[in-house]
Amino acid sequence: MSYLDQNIVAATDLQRRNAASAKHEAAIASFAEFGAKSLKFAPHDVVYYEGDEARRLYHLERGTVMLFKLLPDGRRQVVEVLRPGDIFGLASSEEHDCTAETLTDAQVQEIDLRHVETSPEFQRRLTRCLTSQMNALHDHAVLLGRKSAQERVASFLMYLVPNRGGVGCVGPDPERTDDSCDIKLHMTRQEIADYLGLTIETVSRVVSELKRKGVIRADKSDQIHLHRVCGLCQMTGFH
Amino acid sequence: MSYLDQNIVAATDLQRRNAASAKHEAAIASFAEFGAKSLKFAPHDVVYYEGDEARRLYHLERGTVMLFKLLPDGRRQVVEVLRPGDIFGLASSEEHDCTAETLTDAQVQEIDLRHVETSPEFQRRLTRCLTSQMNALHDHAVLLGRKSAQERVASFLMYLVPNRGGVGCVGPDPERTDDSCDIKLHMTRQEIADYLGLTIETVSRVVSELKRKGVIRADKSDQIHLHRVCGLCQMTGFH
DNA sequence: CGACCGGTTGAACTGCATCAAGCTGAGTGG
DNA sequence: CCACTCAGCTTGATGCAGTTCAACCGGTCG
Repeated sequence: MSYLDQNIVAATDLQRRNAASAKHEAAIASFAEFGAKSLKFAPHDVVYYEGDEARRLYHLERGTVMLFKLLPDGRRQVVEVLRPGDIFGLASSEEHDCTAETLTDAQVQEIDLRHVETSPEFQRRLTRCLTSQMNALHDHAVLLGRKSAQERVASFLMYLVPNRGGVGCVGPDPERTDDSCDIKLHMTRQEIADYLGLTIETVSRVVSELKRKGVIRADKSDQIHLHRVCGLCQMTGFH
Repeated sequence: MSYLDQNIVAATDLQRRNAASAKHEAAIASFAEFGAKSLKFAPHDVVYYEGDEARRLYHLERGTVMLFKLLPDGRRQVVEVLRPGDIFGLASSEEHDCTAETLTDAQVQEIDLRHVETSPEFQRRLTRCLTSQMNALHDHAVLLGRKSAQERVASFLMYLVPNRGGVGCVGPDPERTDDSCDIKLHMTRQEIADYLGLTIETVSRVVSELKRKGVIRADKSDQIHLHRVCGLCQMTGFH
């Protein structure tokens, strides 16, 4: 069965499923003040499916989660890649508009929607979180709408470098003599392609091209060494 | 001076300017409880520029506003098209991440950021508003990342039909015998192109193609009659 | 050992961008 | 009232970045 065929099955199957609920474990702190319950997920577990009833909020404590949407013919777009601290699962209708799937082992707190209504402190945290997610979505719209394949891949890699990338990139840390960095992708080529609005082959070709140019070295296919972060940053389209 | 050249000037000029503040007028109700001040704008006025200090929130009462970002070489991406009821101007850093420009005459309420911190009622409205904007951004990411030019234009036109388009499109109103509709774009071909991640020529060609197929009729270039809304909806990629 | 999955690479194709020319209609001025 | 202009739009011809199709490679697992 081809990749697209698999997604078609997934797309038509969305309505019927109802995820999460299964894999919880002991409760931990952080949003405990809101009666949050902590769940653990393995890589590629689904937290909820697009179309599931939206009853709870989720706070990502550890690991990485992606949100994606499917078109009925199987085309997929990963719309967000979330990191620890992000909140997800808030829906404007009764249903989730995306599927949420883990990329790595992940720990997620489940928060009762009631707190959205009642706790001003929680509201403030939520607003801050939503705002920064909106900013990320704006940047991503620029990437998807206006950047070349090479710029997309470069931007994606920079996104994984702590405190770098983006418009306001400060340049290399003056404290350090070299400007190299090791990053772990935690995503397959397919997931990267679906995030960047490209095909798997194009992602692969651009990565190979970057290796050939000596900008990066790929130790394992999801473990990449950036020789000069600033050099890569120059390729994002932001400079 | 070419279009891109103009944008380059705009892009490099962003930091220096500081918009809004000039064109206010009498205060009106709606968010008046939060001490909001009502401003009036003409088409293509700028409410704030990307990089301006983010001090206030804005509530769109009447008209249409777009948010866009520029790359330093002049490429532009319109990231959101806002409608009455939407709130904009909330920033996760000290600066606005987009430029906000009116498409039509518009009336905008300026709200003090203090209310974000203090009023739970305001917080609730804000959360609801941000959530639905996030959903729109998710849909737009799918459009930009995965849809063909024709699907983009069809989706865009459907977006302008009240209560239609999107995944959960209910189909034609059973009360009505015909399924036609008149819409006004309020955007130039350039703005549409920058919103859909296409070029002006491609937008023009797709619109002409839709005319040739008899799906639409363009009375004036920004005034379009949809013969069968459902037929157009079939071309969005959602069905 | 073979099957399989994720990734890479090559060759050919194509949808959209680019470049260039012409059209249309609103505004301006003689 | 018509000629001129200019901005926004359309249309055609050509080019190319990225997709598609297909073969192959290397690691892992039963």
